[in-house]
Amino acid sequence: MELAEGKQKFIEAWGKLGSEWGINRTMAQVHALLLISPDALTTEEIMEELSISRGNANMTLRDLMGWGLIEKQHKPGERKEYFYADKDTWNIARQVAQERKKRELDPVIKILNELNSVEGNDKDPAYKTFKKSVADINKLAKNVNKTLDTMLKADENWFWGSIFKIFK
Amino acid sequence: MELAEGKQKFIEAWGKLGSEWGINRTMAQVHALLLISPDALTTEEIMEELSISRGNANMTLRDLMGWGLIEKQHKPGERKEYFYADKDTWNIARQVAQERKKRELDPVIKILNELNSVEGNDKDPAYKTFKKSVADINKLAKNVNKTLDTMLKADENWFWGSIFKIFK
DNA sequence: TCAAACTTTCAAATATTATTGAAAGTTTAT
DNA sequence: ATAAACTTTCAATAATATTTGAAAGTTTGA
Repeated sequence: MELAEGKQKFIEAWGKLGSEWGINRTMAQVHALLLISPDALTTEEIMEELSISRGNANMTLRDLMGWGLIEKQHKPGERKEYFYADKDTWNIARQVAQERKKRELDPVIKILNELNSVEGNDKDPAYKTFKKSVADINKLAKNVNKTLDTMLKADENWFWGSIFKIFK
Repeated sequence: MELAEGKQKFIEAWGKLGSEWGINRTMAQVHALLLISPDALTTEEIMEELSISRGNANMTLRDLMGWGLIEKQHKPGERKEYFYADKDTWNIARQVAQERKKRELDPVIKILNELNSVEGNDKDPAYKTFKKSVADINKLAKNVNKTLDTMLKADENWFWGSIFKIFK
């Protein structure tokens, strides 16, 4: 396979995966493009390569910076801004995990805790089932939470090494 | 807090979480409703409770069955179909993990493997960066894949027990 | 066989989300 | 101070996803 074709496929695949995970397709594609690019790229180049508008490129790049996945770079003597992606896959995974935890898991855990204050009659099946489901999900959420916290602090080799030691 | 209010909040929260994860909000809400319901419900009751149309309810219930999260139930002497959700949180997590793995991770791993056949000159930085990124992501994807496979087979207590043993 | 009870389908309508592009804003060099 | 180079904003538009509801389909019992 040619490099050009491979790039296309990679950008496409990353974009699709992103959209399945609630991440805007363009954002995932820009990230893919920067991931496989050895040098930092300008907004202009990104617009060109992916055929997207200036506004879209600008917003997307801003979002990606917000996720901590790319950074601005300035070249001496140039006014243009260049963007480059962190190429360390483990960092990327951690960054994404951290953002999603903050935006999604944490709020859910908060609500689940609030739901502990629901009062009712223990003889009432509706109440009992509600309580049980909330408690069970709470437990699962907290386990996930704890595991993510560990992952966020961990070194890649240690993390997978530990996982596979038990999972064989 | 009153049970009715708690139910509302729970359904809302589950719906929001679902939509952040690329799962249709209604689908997550129907699942939430069935999760906290002690008895199986009819399409009619679900439509009523969530104010959704018959068509929507029908499609959503079909999807949820496709994900293995709910099942049809028939009551003797009745023509109506009742639906009930598996209440075991660990099963739910596994079911979701399995479906998403199948639909999303597996295809990506397939493409990443195809991208190994990209040919190029080792002196070319574009080629080198591409190769490296693809290889790194491939490695991560395979680790995740392996961990999910273990989880899919595992018993809940064993799984978390093992995780926390190493993660303290 | 018929009709009531129930379920499924799907084209059209609605709602949501993403994208464009031109205008406004900013920075820098002279 | 000004103009060129560059970035940001955002209302309008386009694309996508979801929902509706009425019609068609199915099953059951008399």
